[in-house]
Amino acid sequence: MSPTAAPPFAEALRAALEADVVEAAPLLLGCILSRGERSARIVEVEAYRTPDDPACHAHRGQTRRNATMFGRPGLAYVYFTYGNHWMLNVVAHPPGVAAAVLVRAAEPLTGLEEMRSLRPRARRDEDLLSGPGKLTAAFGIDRADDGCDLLGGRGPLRLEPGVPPARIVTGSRIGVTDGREHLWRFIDADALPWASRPLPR
DNA sequence: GTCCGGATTACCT
DNA sequence: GGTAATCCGGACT
Repeated sequence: MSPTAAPPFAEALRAALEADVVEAAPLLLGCILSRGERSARIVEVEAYRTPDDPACHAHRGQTRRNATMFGRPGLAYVYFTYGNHWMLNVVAHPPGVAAAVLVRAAEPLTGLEEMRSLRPRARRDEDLLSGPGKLTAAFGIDRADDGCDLLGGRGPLRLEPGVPPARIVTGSRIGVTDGREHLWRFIDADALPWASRPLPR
């Protein structure tokens, strides 16, 4: 085995992301997001893509804000919204074609003290990562992380293999008006306490 | 240059 | 369950 060979997990996930964001999004459930001592198991994601999805940021073409979404599968697309919040996405589809998976919620595994210090308003551990803006706050994710490779095994922010869910619930994406007919929200059905909302609607 | 609304959160009733 | 906070990106006058 070559010492420079990429781990099978990363290669397989990157290939799945490149092939189809809707098929790949549920594969992110159960994966571990890690940064230093902090780690968490992803329990909720949403898929966005061009050209047939009006809810996708890149639906009207490339801009400076969404440029990372046109990059290589496995990159982090991080954007700012609502005046306060950063959102973490995993880029999908081949370079030049925009698609991404929004990471909406996770179950904290390690480094909870650091997460709590960055989320002082969270009263319970279930409040630490149960929303896309909460998750980025607890991991200290911001503009500086936009464009980093989550599957390269080199950067501080990484996606690693975990325990896949036994059951998955799908539903309409949260906060989306155009494109709500797409059931592209995916949740680990056995991890609902850690999700951004108790039940899909 | 100005205006509108947002892939949200947290607090209030 | 309803809504204020907060400010940037994209569209348009």
